[in-house]
Formats: sequence, C-alpha cells, structure tokens
Amino acid sequence: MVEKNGTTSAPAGRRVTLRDVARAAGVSHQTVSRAINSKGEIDPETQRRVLEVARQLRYRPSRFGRGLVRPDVVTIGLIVPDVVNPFYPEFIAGVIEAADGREWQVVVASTENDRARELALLRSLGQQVDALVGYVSHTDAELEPYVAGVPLVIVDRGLDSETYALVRVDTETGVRAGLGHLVERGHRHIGLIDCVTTGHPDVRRRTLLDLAHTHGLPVDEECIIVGEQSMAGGGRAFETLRAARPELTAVLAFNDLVAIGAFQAARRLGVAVPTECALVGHDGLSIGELLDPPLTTIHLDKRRIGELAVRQLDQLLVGELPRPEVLTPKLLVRGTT
Amino acid sequence: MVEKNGTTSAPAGRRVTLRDVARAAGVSHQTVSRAINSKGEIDPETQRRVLEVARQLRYRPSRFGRGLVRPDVVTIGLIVPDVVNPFYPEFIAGVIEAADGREWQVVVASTENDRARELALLRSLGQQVDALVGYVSHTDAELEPYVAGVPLVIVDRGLDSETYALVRVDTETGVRAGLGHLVERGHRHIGLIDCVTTGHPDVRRRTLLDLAHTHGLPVDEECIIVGEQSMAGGGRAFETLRAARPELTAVLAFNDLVAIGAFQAARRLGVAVPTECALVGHDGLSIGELLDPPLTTIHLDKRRIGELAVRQLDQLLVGELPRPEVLTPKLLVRGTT
DNA sequence: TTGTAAGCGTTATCAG
DNA sequence: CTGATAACGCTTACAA
Repeated sequence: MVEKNGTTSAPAGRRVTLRDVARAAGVSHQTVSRAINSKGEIDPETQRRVLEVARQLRYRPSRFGRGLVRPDVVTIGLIVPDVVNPFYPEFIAGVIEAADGREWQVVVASTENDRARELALLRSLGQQVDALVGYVSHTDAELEPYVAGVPLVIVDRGLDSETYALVRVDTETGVRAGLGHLVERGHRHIGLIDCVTTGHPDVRRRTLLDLAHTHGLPVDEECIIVGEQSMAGGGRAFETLRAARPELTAVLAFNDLVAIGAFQAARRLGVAVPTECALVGHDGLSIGELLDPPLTTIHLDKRRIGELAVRQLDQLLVGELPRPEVLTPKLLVRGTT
Repeated sequence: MVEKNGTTSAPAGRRVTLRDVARAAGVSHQTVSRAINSKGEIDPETQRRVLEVARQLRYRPSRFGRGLVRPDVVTIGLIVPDVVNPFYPEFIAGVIEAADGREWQVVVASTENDRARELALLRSLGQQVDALVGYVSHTDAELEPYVAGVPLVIVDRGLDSETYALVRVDTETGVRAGLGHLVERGHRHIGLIDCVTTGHPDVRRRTLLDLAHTHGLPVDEECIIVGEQSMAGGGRAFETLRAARPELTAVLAFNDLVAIGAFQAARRLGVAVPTECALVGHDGLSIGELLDPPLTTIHLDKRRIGELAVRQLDQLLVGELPRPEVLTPKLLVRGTT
C-alpha cells in the first residue's frame, strides 16, 4: 500500500499540487478540485478518499493559482507611522472594520516614522495589494515614482492632491474651537506647544496667531514653542515655556501625547491644572481620561477616518478619483480647562 | 495616433494584462515583462516606449500571476481579539517588526472578542495566507476543521497542543511574584478581581488560594470577585468587593485595564491608593504610568511575544513543529503598592 | 460521476 | 536585443 518513496507521495522540494494529490489518489486533478471545493458533482466515496489523500500529502491550495482564476479577494495595504502610538490603533480598527464589511483584507505596515521607509513600503506593499491607504507625508510629486499606478488614499496630509484620494482633517476649525473656548473662559495669555510635521502647514500656530490678532491677545512668538512630538517632548517644552512665559494661563498642545507630557511636567513643577494653567490637547485619545482631572481635548473620530478612507477606495477601485472627504474635530471639554 | 476605441486600448471589463500592453505597443508580451521589470536585456528606447504605453493603459502587474511563477512573498495572517485594547497594538507591533525583518507581510484581522468570528477568520484568512498567528481561544479539537493544514502559532492559550506551535505565558510565576510582593509588604487581606477567560485555567485564582494556604492568609472565596474584563468592569468589581470585604488592604486585578477601573473606583469611594488599599495590575501597559501614583503591575513583554510567535513560524514553515516558547512576566513596582 | 482541454497573467528558457 | 514557447496551480467549460 505504501508507494515507492518519492514517486507519488512526497514531491521533492516543490509544494504539493492538485496533480500530486490526483496522482496519489488515482484520479484526475479535476476530481481533486471538485473534492476540495465540495462542488457536488462527485461521488461521496471518491471525495472522502481524495480528501484523505490530500490530508496525508499535506496539500494546501495555492492562493495564487486560485486568485488567478477567480480574483475576488481584495487586499488593501495600510501604512501607518507607528502601530503603538495610541492614535493609530483606533484608525486601524476603523479601516479593518470597514474592510471586513466588504470582505477585504488589510495588510498593515509601519513606517516607524521614517520617511524613507514610507516610500519603500509604498513601493513594495503596492506591488502586493490592490490599493493603499496611508498616513503619508510626501508630496504628490515625491510619491509618484513609488506609487506608480496603485490606487492610494492619503489620510490627513495637509496638502491637496490631483492624483490621489484624500481624507482630510479640518484641523483649523478644531483648533479654532479649542482656542475659542479658552478665550471664552477669559484666558488671554495663551501658549502653544507645537511640533514639526512634514507635509503639513503650521495650522495650530497660524490659527493661534490669527485669533490673537482678532481678539487683541498678548500672544507673541515666544508663547509658541516647538517640541518633540512625544510625552517627553511635551514635558520638556512645557518646562521651557513656563520658564520663559510664567504669565501664560493656558496652553494648547500639539496633540494629547504632548499634552499629557505637559500635564505631568506641570505636576512636577507644582503648577495646578487647570487653575493656574489650563491645558488643551488634540486628538481625543481615550487615555486622556486617565489624568486627574481628565484632559480637555480637540477630539477627532479616528475610527471614522479609517472608515472614510475605505469608502474612498470604493470609488478609486472602479477607476474614479473621489472628492476628498473632510472630517472636523470637535472640542471635548473634560477637566483641564 | 489614437487607436480605434476598444481595440487595443481599453479592454472591456477585464483587467489590463501584459498582452494588452504588448499589443498596444506592438511588441511581444515578453518584451513588456522585461520593460516592467527592468531586466536589462532590452533596448532603452523600447523600454521607454513600452513603459509609456503601460502607463497610459493603467497597467498593473497581477500579484497572482507573479506569485504563481515566483512564490516568494510570505504572508502571515494575524488574528487578535481587539485592535484597540492597548494590550494588542504592542503585540501586533512585535509581529510586524519581526515579519518585516524577514520581508514578510502581515494581514491583521480582529475577532472583536467573538469566538464564532474567531473560527470564521481562521478559515477564511487561512486560505489567503501562508501561516497564521493568533490569540485563539478554542481547543485543538475545535480548531481542527477550521484550521485544516494551515501552519498556526497560538499565543498565550492556557492549553498545550500537539498540533500547533505555541507561545506560552507563564502567568502563574508572574502572579506569584505580584502576590509575593504584597505579602512581603505585610498585606494579609488580599483580594482578587478575576475575569472569565476561554481556553484558560483560573491561574490567578488558583495561585492566590494556594499562596493564601501556604502563608495562612485569611483569604476566602468572598475575597475573589469575577468581573467583566474592562475598565468599567474593574470599577464595578472593586466597589462590590470593597463593600463585601472592607478589610482588604490589597487587590490584585486581572489585568491593567481592570486595575485602572478599580483605581478610579477607589478614588470615587475615597479609598486612598496605596495607603488604604494597594493595587496590582497585570500586563504592564504603559498607560498605567498615567495614574497618580502610577500602577504597579505584573509586566509582560508584549512586543517580544510577537517576535517569538514569528520565530515559531520559521520552523513551522519548513514543516517542523517547534517546541513552545515560554515567556515569564516580571513584577514592575511602580506606585500603587 | 468523471476526465480532458483551455485559459487565468506572469516569468524563464532558449532560439533567432 | 527580441520573440516564441513552456511552465506555474488552479478553475471553468465541455465531452465522455
């Protein structure tokens, strides 16, 4: 009963194919296909036997062979700067959920905040998927040679695009709401911890300066400090800012991570939040609720961004360039103002 | 110069193939292949022309066609219960990083803590990838029909396996360290907020009871409460526990999320942490640092779990069932004890 | 019910 | 440098 070693059972290094199974089972490869896919039209006994042989041979259908014949499974590549930064998991979840509803698959890749890696991923992933979605920092011109013809949805890049689909975030409106709220509460000496970003105009800075101008607030360049985009960076920036401008009664942070760093620095410095200094973050991360008092923040629906990005793909995949989707953050007043 | 519509330029619904480009460019499909892949062996001028035609026709190589001929790109499917739960992003990052080092791709999918979905994903994803890695709650027997022959690494399931590769977590040792620490600090009335888990023995409960027995601590069943595995659940459980057993001076929580909920409940109840009641979490989430005082916890290197899972695949993919990898958590004393 | 033939889109081989 | 021709592993007709 045992075949001569290597003849019909174990093909050398090659993977086991339908034909290998067919040979071993003494049927045509077509019959094996029927058995594997339970296509009816097959004798139950034959099917049982074939399946048994397939199992013994550890046969696994090739996704490539299948995909060639019936290319149904859409796969999208998702590129984020960092999987661990609490901003992105929610976004990723939104994408995965929306994709799942369409029975699409999502390949996730991280640039680790490395712009060169971003381009490399765009190219390599682009070859393996039907479309790309990503937080991308480069300009259209820079992207072109790497993205080539791959459908791409760019998320929250501060620039418009003629070539790629976009999900935009109306940061200015959000920031305006946050600052307006501070002004309403009577704050005049307002500071900003900003961060450098690629492919983004200085929305927070511009909005603050503009608002200061409108309301005649005593805000000058020294009230704005540029720090590293992290909790530690936020802490350092807050200390510096506080030393330079002790009269500030409120600070807007680039995002919640930075704000949390600032919050902790304030505690270290003995600065009471919000009484001595109010604090407003940006992004609406749920971890902001862990502070005491919880962080007031300009909240962005990150999950929805992911959904919208996938929705953009619906059109992109049939060859149409959709109009940008725009999301507007909402002020979420918690306890630090 | 413009071709008759539909003849050589825009093929009906079909995707544009190498041959379409070849026809339009007046060369053989093989020449197009060379042009696309910059294989040398081609006249620069011809290449330029072909590439131009390809661009116009919006030609994109098929990953299936390619994969068939040179099946190099390994793709692994990663199944997690929840992308947003702060435990998993770190694990995912570990997997992605390790995979990236091997130039593998990672398809991420979420069961949303739904056991039926877990099985469905195992089957559907399994058909599209070379191997699976996942937090999986079912037994081997339950998995068998869904996983079939797909190489699978099961992470932190409390059961052994003869069939699948494992990354185990030595929870007992971790819990023992956490409880031992409490005992050392003189705590005798120790409570536990436990949670129900599938495919897992009650490690925390058993370890606490065992330790209580050894040290003669006054710990009985009423000191152990089973709550929902979430911050809210942790909060409710703490309140109930506190009401039932006000004499408890320390509580071990199922994990950090639960611990944080308990921490906040304590604050609401006016119970001082750690002076009136010490608190130990589990998992070592970085958000535990945001509490004031920061959360003492039994820390698990989640990123490393991801790396180890991928390492298991190295052997699994060449047909060998590797020995389980075991990871031991380490006590991380911060401020709540 | 089963087998045969053709084709999916690509790359590799080998002549020209 | 270029072009036939033959795989790759699978499924869908269609014939037996």
